Amino acid sequence: MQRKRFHKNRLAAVTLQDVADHAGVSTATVSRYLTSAKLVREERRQRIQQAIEALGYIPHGAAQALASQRSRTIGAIVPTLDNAIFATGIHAFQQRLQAAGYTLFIASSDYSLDEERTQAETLIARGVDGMMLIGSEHHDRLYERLHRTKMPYVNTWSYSEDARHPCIGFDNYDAAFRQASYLLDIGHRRFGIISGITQDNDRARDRLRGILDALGARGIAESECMVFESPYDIASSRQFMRRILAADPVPTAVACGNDVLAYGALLECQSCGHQVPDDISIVGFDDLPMSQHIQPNLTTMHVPSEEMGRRAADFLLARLNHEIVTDRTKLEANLIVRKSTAPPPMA
Amino acid sequence: MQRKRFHKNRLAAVTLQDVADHAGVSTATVSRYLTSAKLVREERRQRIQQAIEALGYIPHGAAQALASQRSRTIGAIVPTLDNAIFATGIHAFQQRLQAAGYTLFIASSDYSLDEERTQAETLIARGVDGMMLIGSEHHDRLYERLHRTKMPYVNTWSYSEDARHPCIGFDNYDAAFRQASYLLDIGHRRFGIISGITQDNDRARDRLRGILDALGARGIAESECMVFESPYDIASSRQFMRRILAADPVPTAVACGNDVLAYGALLECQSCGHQVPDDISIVGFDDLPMSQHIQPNLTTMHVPSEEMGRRAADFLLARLNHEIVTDRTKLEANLIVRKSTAPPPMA
DNA sequence: CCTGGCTATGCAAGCGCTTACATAACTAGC
DNA sequence: GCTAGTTATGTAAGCGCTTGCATAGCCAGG
Repeated sequence: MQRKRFHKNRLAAVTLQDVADHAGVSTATVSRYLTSAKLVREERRQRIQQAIEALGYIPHGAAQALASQRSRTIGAIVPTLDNAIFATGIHAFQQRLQAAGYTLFIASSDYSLDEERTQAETLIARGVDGMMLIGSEHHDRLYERLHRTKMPYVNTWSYSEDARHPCIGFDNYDAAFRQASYLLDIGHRRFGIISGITQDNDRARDRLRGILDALGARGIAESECMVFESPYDIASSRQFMRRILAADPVPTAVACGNDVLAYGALLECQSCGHQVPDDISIVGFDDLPMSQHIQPNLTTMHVPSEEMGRRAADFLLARLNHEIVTDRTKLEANLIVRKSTAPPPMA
Repeated sequence: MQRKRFHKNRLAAVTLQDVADHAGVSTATVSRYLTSAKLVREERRQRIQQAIEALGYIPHGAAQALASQRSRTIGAIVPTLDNAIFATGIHAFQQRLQAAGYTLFIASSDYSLDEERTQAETLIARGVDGMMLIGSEHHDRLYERLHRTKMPYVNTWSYSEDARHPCIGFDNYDAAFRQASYLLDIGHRRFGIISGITQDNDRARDRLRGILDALGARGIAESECMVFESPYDIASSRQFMRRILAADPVPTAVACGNDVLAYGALLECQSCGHQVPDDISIVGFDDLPMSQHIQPNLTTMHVPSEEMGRRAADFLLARLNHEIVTDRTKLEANLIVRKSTAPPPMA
């Protein structure tokens, strides 16, 4: 006796069973055809392929995931989507995953570790097979869960010798140290710093620390500098730049935590009539596409975002295939000297 | 007799059964607690909640999706992630969905309708409950599949009176018409146009058409204008601007298909020594955050991207709740006159 | 104290797949 | 032509949930 239909209002989606019936084989054979066609005899492959096309069959991902215990899905959590910073890296990451038959889930954390953890749990609930994170500072309970569930994951955009977690990135501290050293090398002694907000953001923190240590190493104390932490938008950055320009004496160089902050600094200078780089030098960090075009072209640290994305994908894919991979990959950030920096004006 | 474990290497994930055992109730009760707590008696709610926390239970999304026939997941396909254009809209879209307990899947199509269709099938396979698309031109088979599966979907970033599909957006043709009309109004007669690539892109096509029709309406033929289709990046745009500047006579105004193209035009003028807006006026489209800061501030069409994202989410959520909603929502794009436009120089 | 009408639970089927195991269909080898 | 060894298929259990239905628990009214 037929049981009453459990789901009353189901959509009449095409199922494996339909394909199997249409092709006159069992569901097992169709399933095998789908996962590794070589297991099925040639003559049947064609019948199955025809049935799939005739019916417009699309596999039911949830059912596959449930039965096979993997979803062929990867999650990535970035601090923000509102900004080009991570777009390049994520794009490369996605391209690579897609080529390997994986789909990417993107979530954003708004630069909050709590939010990041919440998003991560959502991704885990959605059954991702692996996870990419930005930076190395994450909620303890997130790390704990990642380990408990044995989920492959990788931190990007940061690197350190003694990292206790898989990472693919560059040393933010070191890069920022070099960024500031360059300004010192060309003669600057009075500095303004527009850092990103360091709360919940190890990259911003490392960069700020790197700059301050570089200055300290040349005898310039933190107390001598004007240091601001600014949200990553032009309007905020301009506001802080205005305060830097109001100082007496005005700093001759401003190091910024990223390019967006540098754009703000640059534009504020221009609208206040300060010449860059004649009166004041500005250096950014990230090397966004705009930086080589903005007037004057921005001197900045180039960050290998594309390579980070690509390698992060390779890393996770290798882990998922149980291949052995190095846990830490160090990439380089390079200073690109353009037109926004020059020796300080003669006093 | 115990059957041999089917999945040999399963992770010891915490299941509903574990929670139920721990709390001394049935899985049905825990499930009900999770979906609508009010169905469960107070005293048990606490025991269940405690069990969930003690065990660190995270629901298995695939299993939920399979059993309930909905995934609480929405898909969005944007042309690109490499660009800030859609970031704002998507961000608003996501915020709204998240508040309603939905997760967003983002895919990108690289401005290709074929790729968009492929991505869409992936999203459908992943079991999304609804879908947001950009523009109104999509692969026939995509539309067909959307209808066949009765999937709620909405087109954004475009609107027309006679649209045959749900849409929330503005009229690109009309907006571009106004964009060009403004230039005409302030006296321009010689135009350059840097459009986006119109292939597979109805927005770009509508905008170009709008500009040309506005000019045509005032007696300026397409053949009198320099029209280029450029990829959406600064370097490409600069290249075309260089050709426009090499013309004789040089156009006095350049209308761009989006702000990135306008930035390229602007920067190329600057590096070639043409004054904007004194020698040449430039107008953009989109009103990216940068536009109000770049020097000179860019005159552009403001696009209600945030509102589109928000409303698209509301629309889909309403559809998923079987509420009645209007299929077409028209929003306005407004011209923001800033400093990159002025009457043409006296000849 | 019993009945009727709630509401709160439990039971167990089934969502659409994958895959271990059994079985059938072919080879070769002698 | 028969058996051993492949290889190709079928069978059916089970992945972790949700939910229709049956049942138990509870309260008010008589």
